[in-house]
Amino acid sequence: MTDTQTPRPKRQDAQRNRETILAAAVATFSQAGLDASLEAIARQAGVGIGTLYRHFPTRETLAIAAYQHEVEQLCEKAAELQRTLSPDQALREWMGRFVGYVAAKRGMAPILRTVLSPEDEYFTDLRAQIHGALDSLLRHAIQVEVIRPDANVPDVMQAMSGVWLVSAEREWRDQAERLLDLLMDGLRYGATNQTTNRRTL
Amino acid sequence: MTDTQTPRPKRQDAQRNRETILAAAVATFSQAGLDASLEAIARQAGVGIGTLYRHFPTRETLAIAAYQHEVEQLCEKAAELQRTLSPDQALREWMGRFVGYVAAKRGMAPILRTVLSPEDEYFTDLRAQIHGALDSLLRHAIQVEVIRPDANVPDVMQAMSGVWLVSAEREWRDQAERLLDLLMDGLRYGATNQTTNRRTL
DNA sequence: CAGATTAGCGGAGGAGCCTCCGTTTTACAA
DNA sequence: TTGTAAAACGGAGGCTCCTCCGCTAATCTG
Repeated sequence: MTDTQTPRPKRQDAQRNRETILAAAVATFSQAGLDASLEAIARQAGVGIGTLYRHFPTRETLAIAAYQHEVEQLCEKAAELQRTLSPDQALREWMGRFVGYVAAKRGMAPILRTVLSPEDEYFTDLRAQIHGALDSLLRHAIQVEVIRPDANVPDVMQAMSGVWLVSAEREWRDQAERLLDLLMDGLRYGATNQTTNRRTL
Repeated sequence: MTDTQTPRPKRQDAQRNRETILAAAVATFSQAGLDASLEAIARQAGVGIGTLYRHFPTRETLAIAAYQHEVEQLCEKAAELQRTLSPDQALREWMGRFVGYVAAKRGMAPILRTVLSPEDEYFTDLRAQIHGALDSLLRHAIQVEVIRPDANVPDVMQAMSGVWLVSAEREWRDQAERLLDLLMDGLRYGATNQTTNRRTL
């Protein structure tokens, strides 16, 4: 029971291929965006398209595998922000960074949408990680009563995905910031200690 | 200058084809969802795929043409709600209906996303119509000071599209309602007359 | 080391998207 | 009516997605 180790180590060629594909994916995605042709990636990796699909059954799995590290870093950032900022500032700042990150990767929005959908069994771990980061931020802010006590992770997450939809447009930055502020105010509404850092109004 | 009439009436076969395609589209979309195969629609209409694309250059144009009437009705509903409800209730109710409508049409969300994007020249009219409806609702609510004075159409529209993203999921209704309430509270935040009809909290 | 057992490979193939362009049809004029 | 230019047609073709399955070769067993 203790060994999560021996469910047969993968065959070496498989392991090798997986890494070749991943490398090709990172290269291609960063150059052509996340909607690049998967066949092109397979070609560049020198494997058949079937092989690519066996390793990464959907575009999302491949994209996330390519960027997993960065998303993890984003989650870790939450803890750091909590140490250095007030609870509501930390929350606002983290959301801003998350949205900014998604915006920076052209095509990331729909992929993250799939990843975050609770329907999909495949991404449970990653989802839990993101969930954890946001949960911690929300709890702190609720504890000091700067946001409403019924704020919850799924709703805020969903609201955030609404925000990064906008990031496809030119001139998105301002609107995205306004929307995040609007969201923050929605979260603050009814809280005991109403502190605001809104720019508008 | 007065005659908007004579920029050459379309050829009859073209007119006929347009209508045949539209009928096939309504039938197919309502049965298979808005992501149905366009080639299937062309086939069902008995025209070549080229003909379909000439009449409706994108999936969005076809889908909107098929549902234009219903969207217009939705916009007209805004005026009616304004007569029968208080300004904030009217706003909230209209948003709820809009989201509900989008949710009812599987696949409508991404299409409306394109339609509402200011980038696209094609849908200027329809966009103006929706914009007008929402604008009226917001103005009234601002006037009686139940929502913040800096609330604006593009932001609220964008926030709404965030909400109807959720409608793809099962059990979306509750979350959608919560998100709309959250949005309403964000809009109320800082308003002079704070009236709430939140269910939670 | 030979033989058997699979995990893994890879590409053919069906389906859809969209464009391009040679052919057909229509409307209008002579 | 007949001729003709322009409008409209339609499908072939290039591309991508994704699945399926016969083949290959890595690993295991005796």
